[in-house]
Amino acid sequence: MVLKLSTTFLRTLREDPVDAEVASHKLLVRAGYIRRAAPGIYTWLPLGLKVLARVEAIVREEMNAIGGQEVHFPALLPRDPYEQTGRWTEYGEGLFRLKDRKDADYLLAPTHEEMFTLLVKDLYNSYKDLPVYLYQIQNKYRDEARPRAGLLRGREFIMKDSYSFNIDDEGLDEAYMAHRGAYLKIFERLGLEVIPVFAQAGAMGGSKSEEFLHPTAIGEDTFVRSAGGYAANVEAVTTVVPASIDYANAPAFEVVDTPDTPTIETLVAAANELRPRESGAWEAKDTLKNVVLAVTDPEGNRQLVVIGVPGDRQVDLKRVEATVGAPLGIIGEVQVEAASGEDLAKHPELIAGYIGPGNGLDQAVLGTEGTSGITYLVDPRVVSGTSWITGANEKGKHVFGLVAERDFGFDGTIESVNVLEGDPAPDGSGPLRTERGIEMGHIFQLGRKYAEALDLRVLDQNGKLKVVTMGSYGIGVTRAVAALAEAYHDENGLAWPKQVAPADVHMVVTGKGPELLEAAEKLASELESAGLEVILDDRPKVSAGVKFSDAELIGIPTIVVVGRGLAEGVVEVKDRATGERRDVKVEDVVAELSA
RNA sequence: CGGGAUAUAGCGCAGCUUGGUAGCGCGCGUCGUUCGGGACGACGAGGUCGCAGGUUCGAAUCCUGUUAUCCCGACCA
Repeated sequence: MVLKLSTTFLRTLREDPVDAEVASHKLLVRAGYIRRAAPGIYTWLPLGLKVLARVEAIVREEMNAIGGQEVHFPALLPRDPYEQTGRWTEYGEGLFRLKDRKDADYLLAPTHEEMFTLLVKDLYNSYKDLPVYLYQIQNKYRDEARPRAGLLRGREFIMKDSYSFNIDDEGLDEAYMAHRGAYLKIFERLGLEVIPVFAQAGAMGGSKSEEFLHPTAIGEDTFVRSAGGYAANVEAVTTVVPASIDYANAPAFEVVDTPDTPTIETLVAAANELRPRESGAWEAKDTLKNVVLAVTDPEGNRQLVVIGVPGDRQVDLKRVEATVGAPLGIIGEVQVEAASGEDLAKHPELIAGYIGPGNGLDQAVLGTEGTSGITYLVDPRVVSGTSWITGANEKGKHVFGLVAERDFGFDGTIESVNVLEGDPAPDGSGPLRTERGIEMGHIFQLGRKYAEALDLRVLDQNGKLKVVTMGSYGIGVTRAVAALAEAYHDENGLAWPKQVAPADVHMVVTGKGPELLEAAEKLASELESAGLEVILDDRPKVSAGVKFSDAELIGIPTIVVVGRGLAEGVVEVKDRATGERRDVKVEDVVAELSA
């Protein structure tokens, strides 16, 4: 059916909505694709639904192609499964919670790991049933602290989420790679550039994880990439460990009076004044900053840890939370915060601004072997033989030329700091630069976290119960629509790539006279017969100028103008994206456009 | 949760300083003219001025409280 604009539920706006900041939001509202219903919650109008359906269709085809089977869960779910995995609590305020008339707790699902796991447990119990890949395209709900940028970060959004169930790790690897391949195909077909970047699995549990980021200046995620092709989320970059340095000829360390130098900045200035270096001025990266943190384990036990990092780096507490468990031998999630004044008061040997590992191996302060007894972890850049300016554990004094291994030891190394522009890529592919991106998809090897929590086990070849291993894989479908609008627009409006456009041809009728409309309707139905979807702007009493600008705002790839040329037997065919226009004989239009 | 701003017709805004019962542009309706780049004229419909209290003869305007929304940050598969 030709979609006639005269009867389509559509109102385009001349002005940008005042609450919209990013182009995709402004244009999708102005062109009549979506309307805001509540903060971060949007209504889809007819044109918007068509785009959404086309995006979903591509996702569906590629998921089916790797053997995915589509199911559909409710968005409204009972509390119990989420209680079993701990996420009822862990999700905190991000979860929409509600009660039924009997006062029982329900939630609007933020993601469906639990339900998929339970569904498989419900129906399957043998290794012979595996592997199985299930997916759905469904609404998710997250009570974001601050929804923003229209469809890009909403509180209700459509996600394709799939889950793989395998009997062993090899199977999980296969499932993961199959999804990875499908995702690359999906984004390629959508016309959305994405970069798979290494990510930290974090709260989702599991091990291997990659995000698919669409690079754009308005992206909320920062990632790094090298010219040689390395790409990673900033939290997941591993530090390149420098080679050890031979310290046989290194000068002995020296304790220097450095009054009023409690910060790295003041210390660097003092160093250049008191002990200028011939090979160039001292910099922040020549100092060793020792940060005292308080780590709380899942049982609530609090302990202090000192992390030594080059002075030009910032310790990232989120990163420490993810990495500090292993060296401390803590299993489970830990909480990390800066040590309080109370914590420090218990350790008078730690003098704020002048903390150091100790002046010489025989005078160790930091470390389980030191006088403080506090675990001392250092950045991987602190390798044997590196020489540092650091605190001398005495107010107003620093020690210069303190050499790792010769003069101080530590209990282990830890990835704890931010990445800086220019850092080397871990795979040797060159210096890293930072970029912004939108997270379009995320794939995880969940492993057995959910299967264990919900007791999903099947019998193996030996008749023994075995915990199933899982992967979870998400694509933000709503977000993909927004990202496409973001990537494909110009100052006049949207300009969809044809595979996701709400139609193939936007036909505009200009001028008066019944023969023009009749000719347009005839041509439109011929195009439809040839398999093209047509929107026909047959609105009476609407000026040509309005129709032209609406056509450009709406952004269908091909615009056909039936007007004054008809007398000579031609219509104008215009490419929305390039602006190129040419006259085509009426009888040739179908052949040209369906080519 | 911290900081900033806003709330008046479907949309975008003015009016508030100095209180006197609401206005502009777009959009919408009718009629006429116009008809290939956001046309013109005439007439018209549409608003408890976010909400609640207070001051006042009288409140969109002043005072108090409250709610909502947007932006920046924190947070975020």
